[in-house]
Amino acid sequence: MGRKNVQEEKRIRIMEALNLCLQEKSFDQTSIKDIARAAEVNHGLLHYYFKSKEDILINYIDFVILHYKATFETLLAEKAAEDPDEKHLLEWFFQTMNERITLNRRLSKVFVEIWEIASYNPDVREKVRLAYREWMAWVTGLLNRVVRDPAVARRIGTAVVAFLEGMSLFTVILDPEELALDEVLADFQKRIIQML
Amino acid sequence: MGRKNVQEEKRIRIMEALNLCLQEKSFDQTSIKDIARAAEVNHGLLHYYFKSKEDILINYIDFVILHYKATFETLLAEKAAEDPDEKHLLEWFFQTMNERITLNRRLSKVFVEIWEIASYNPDVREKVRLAYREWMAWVTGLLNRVVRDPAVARRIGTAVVAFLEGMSLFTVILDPEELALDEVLADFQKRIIQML
Amino acid sequence: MGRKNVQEEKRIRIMEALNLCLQEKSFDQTSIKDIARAAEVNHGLLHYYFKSKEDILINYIDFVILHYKATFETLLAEKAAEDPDEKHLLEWFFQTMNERITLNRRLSKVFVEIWEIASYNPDVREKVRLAYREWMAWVTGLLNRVVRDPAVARRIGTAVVAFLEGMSLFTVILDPEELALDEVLADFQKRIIQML
Amino acid sequence: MGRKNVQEEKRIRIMEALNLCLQEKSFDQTSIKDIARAAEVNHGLLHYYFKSKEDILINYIDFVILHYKATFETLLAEKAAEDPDEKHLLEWFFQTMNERITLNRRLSKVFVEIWEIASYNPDVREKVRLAYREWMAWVTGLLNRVVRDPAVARRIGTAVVAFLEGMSLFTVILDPEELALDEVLADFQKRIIQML
DNA sequence: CATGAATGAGTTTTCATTCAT
DNA sequence: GATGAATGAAAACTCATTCAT
Repeated sequence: MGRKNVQEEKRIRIMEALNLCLQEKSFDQTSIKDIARAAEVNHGLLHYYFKSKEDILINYIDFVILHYKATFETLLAEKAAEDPDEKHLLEWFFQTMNERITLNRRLSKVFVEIWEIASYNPDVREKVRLAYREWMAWVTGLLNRVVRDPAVARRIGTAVVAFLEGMSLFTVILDPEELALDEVLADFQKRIIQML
Repeated sequence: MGRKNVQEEKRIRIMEALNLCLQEKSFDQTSIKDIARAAEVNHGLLHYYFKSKEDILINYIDFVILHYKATFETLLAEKAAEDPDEKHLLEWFFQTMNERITLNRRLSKVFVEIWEIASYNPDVREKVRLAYREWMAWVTGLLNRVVRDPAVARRIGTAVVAFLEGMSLFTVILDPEELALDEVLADFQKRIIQML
Repeated sequence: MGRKNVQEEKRIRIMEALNLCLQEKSFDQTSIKDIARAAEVNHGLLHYYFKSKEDILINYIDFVILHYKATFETLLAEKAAEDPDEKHLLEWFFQTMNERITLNRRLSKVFVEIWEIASYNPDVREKVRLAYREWMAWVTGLLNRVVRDPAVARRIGTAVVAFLEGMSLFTVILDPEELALDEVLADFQKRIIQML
Repeated sequence: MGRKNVQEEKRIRIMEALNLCLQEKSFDQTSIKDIARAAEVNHGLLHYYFKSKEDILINYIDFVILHYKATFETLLAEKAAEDPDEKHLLEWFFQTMNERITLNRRLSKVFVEIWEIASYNPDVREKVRLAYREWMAWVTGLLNRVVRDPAVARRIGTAVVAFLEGMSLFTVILDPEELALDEVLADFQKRIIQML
């Protein structure tokens, strides 16, 4: 492996360390030393690989979005190989989202943090915006196969994503057991599919 | 006016100052002096009225939840005076929520911040949990008048609130114009009412 | 009772409050509000009766020295009424010192605090110096009745007071039980009397 | 020299800076910045080497006790090389104590400060307690060579240490010249040795 | 006299960042 | 590329003191 790869590997290790830290504390409350400790790397090095704490954050946002997309695309590719029909694909989509993402507390926690950062930081907001745009475009594309009107598909797609994000939030701050969030998701999925 | 009122008035002024500050920066990035400046009071005074920055936060959370509830209850009382039928009430509910809350960027921004704080702070989380419980109970109650099965009403209620929170998030971090969030809300409202 | 007496009474109450506070914390760590709370008096009033925290301290030092002297003089007057012989008086002196002062942990604690303050504050040091001068003169006077050489009496007097202050310190910071300080005092007393 | 040594050297420099500061002000009135200034290091560094002001204090107490013991042990070792008889050793002990410790105003000032801190701080008190226990055990051991009864030796040992601490106090807060403290010490020494 | 709100200087502490080794 | 000592700005918090009521 070349130099570049060693560098890249260490950068990833730092990103993963931050990911770990964000399970415990907000980004603001996480210090450079916290991240360094989690990455088992000298804290001075973080300034060698990233020019500031802000820079770590920016790279982390990209890292998360990329990781999230990669995960999703991998799952999708596996599914596509089965050449499923529309209805099947939609069902699969919901189920996968629920299990892997919406009900994944660790992931959802990171999203809540990113939302908050995006709400104050224009650069982060722009990145997040693009990710949601892609994400919604994909969902809308899926719905377009079933729904005639593309405007309707777009609206339902947006609504579905909003609903999923809301559920993600609930996974983090409410009691998923008490609310039976899995049932709510399953029920909603059925209704949406019927509705189309 | 007695001393108690002066105290209470000043405490409210501080809460409102924090509210203002949260439009610009996160709570962590907002300093005691920032809040004091916004409230046009001496920073030492904040420690006279509140025992710590954490204490300001805790009181603020209560303040926001209370304010939000009061606003909603006032609107509801006005509506109730008209003695509307079920369908009418539901329509009114959605429309009011959308205009006053979901599409209110200032308010939504505060909510995103509170979600994030709740995701790391157990005390805040508990307060937020109770607020959502009440809120969902109310929506579920409304649906129960139209839906037979109470379990179904609870699930739809939860889903509706999740959807609205997701839309609230989008109001803050996405481009409401581009996404035509008002149309998405209107469409969703129609579909839900039809579905019932 | 006239105005002056009411004022004086309150000043004394404040002095006693400080005395109480010094059982818990050092003077530096005791706030004006702590003293006010202990005196059950509004903290603003402390600045009416005393011009600063420093001023409270200066007055307190006088108060303690005076109180200590008054206590001692009362005890002495009682004893003098019995018209005791020299040996008897010496024995009484030691015993009284031990019981009332040296082994009195509350009092000793205050003395340790005053010593420390005196070691940094010249005004307090001067007051303390005068008190010790008087105190040693009295002990020396007592010894002069038994010892021929006045220089010797002075030296022994100084040594006796030093010893008692050392024992006072031990009462506060060491374990009086473990060290059997009362036995040490009794033994020392016997030896001194024999020596003379 | 390795890093460990640099660290240790700097820690010692900070301890000595505090020692210097305590000649002027009490520990409470000495700020972290005062200590940093005296040590000619950046104030932030004090928090790199010590986790809090309290931690500096705790380490300082150990430092003083250790230093004091080391000084004493060095002197003792030198003396022991001469293989002195009991009487000679006792005389030497008193003289050395007087010159090096009891009449050393700088050292005594620090002791008065430590006594006061110990009187309010249980952790410091425990450290001081142990130091006095060792110290008294050593004096008692010395006396045991001359006195038959070990209980008597213990009592005299305690009394001697109390006396010396009292004299130490006088060195700080009274006028050593006026009181001729050196004479008092010399006289006392003679009498104790005669008494045995 | 009494009250308690208000002020502002000063303190400890944290931490991103730099840089010599 | 590492390391960790050093820096300094900024934060939360405390508190003696003042003063209008």
